[in-house]
Amino acid sequence: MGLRLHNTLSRRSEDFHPLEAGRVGVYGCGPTVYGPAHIGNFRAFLFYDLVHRYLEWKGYQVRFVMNFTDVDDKTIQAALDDGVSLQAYTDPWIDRILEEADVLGIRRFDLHPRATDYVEEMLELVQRLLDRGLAYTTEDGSVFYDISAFPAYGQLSGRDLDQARTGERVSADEYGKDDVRDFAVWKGVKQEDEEVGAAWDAPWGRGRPGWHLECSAMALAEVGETLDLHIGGEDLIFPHHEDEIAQSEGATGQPFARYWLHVKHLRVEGRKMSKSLGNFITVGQLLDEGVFPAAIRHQLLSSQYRSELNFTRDGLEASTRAVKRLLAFEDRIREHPVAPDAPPTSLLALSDEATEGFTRAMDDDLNSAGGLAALFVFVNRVNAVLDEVPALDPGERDRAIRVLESLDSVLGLLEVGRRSRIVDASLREWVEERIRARTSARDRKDWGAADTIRDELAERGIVLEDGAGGTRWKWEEDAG
RNA sequence: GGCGCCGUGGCCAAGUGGUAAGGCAGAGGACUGCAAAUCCUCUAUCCCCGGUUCGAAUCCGGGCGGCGCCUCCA
Repeated sequence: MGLRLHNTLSRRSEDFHPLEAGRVGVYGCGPTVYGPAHIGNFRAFLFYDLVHRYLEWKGYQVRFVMNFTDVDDKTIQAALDDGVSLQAYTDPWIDRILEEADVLGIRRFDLHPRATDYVEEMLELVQRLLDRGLAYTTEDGSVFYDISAFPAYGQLSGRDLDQARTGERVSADEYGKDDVRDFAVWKGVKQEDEEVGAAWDAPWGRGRPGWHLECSAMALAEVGETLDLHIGGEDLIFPHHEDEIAQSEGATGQPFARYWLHVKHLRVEGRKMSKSLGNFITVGQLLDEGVFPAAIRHQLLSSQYRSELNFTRDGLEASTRAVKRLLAFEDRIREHPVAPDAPPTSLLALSDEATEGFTRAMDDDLNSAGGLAALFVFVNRVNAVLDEVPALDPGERDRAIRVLESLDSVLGLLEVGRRSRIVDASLREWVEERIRARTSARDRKDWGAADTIRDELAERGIVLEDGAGGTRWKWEEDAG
């Protein structure tokens, strides 16, 4: 059984088959870079990362693009407030978001285009819409998409156009639209736009691109006329994605995206979070507080992407413990003795079961919670085996390690968790010398001396664990 | 008002017709000089009511409760 995805277009789970066998083109809507990205943004990015990793794990050749929206009302306003150019304002935010993504183990996608680098493509797109009679210009140099000319409008969000409320809270006449539901593909220039360098010449008048147009242009240019997958937050279904469809299909005559995936919003400590409410927490804040990056990753993956996720401090602690357990397990199996004549165990069967269970869960609309469960079942079972046998067959052990690595190449928990354990060589030598001294004290049953050394190490945040194979040490914050 | 989602043990979270995965926390036990780590065992009938069915957490109806989108937003 293969991958099935819940397609927003049909509101059902469908078998996933890319247009071209073996190759997948994906476009994920990135953030508007007018400030730090919050944890909610990262739920989405981390989901993109999961899609990216899982598709590759399944053997697809993936082309994955996630944009940055660096020109819109908010970025312009923010640049204006700071008295700098648009680019000078947005650059640092883009860098910061990428850095935080790195910390969480979100692998870079194939391309991270920024809207302002695609103005040429946008101009072409607008021209095509005008040529096809799908858009009209207004006196101030704006261009609007004529929704009445695109009958399929509303198919993604499932809304009845005639029912749409008109007028209220929308500055309908701001740019001189024919119909309030029409949306801007190009906005006539304003003084503020010029001040921050957010204005470009166009045949129909100087101005700047509309938000929805940006994504259409980047997706068409960098992924192709028909995307296999288009991903975004649930809030983007309407109007953003609806408008992208209208523009893209209006211009190309081809289906824009075959499968649409939408990530549910998360909550923080039980409350809704949004930029406009100002109660967002950022990854930077969490890291400053000493939160284990892998724990953030774990919590964000601990529920399926279409279900609500409540991001909490308690949850973070639970996730920290869970990840540490995984790290301890990895150490344990890697260090477990092997012997050529070791009797066979159930490791091979357990390895197969883990891979099957993981695949079953992930194939079912990317159920990362189920995937995680499959991994932990594996941990429990293998631990039990390691308790039983003093030595493993080398082939069996390697197989189990490979499965662990394989599942983690998608989940990324060990990958991120391991990073916080890097130590320099001289420190390692000193610690190991102290451990040897303690071991000889213990051999003499000089418990006083042994405990003194343990305390000495503890003062430096190092925790010792005595096991059958000798004494191991860890950083206190990494210990269980 | 329109469209939609959810309600599983103390907390988090899978499971969509065949008798409840997993994580965290808790209890008891094994191991240990002490400890840590690890392992073993234990703790749920799935918001309520009614219906369909041999059989439902899973389907249908009603109720109660939480939430999202409809406007910039992942």
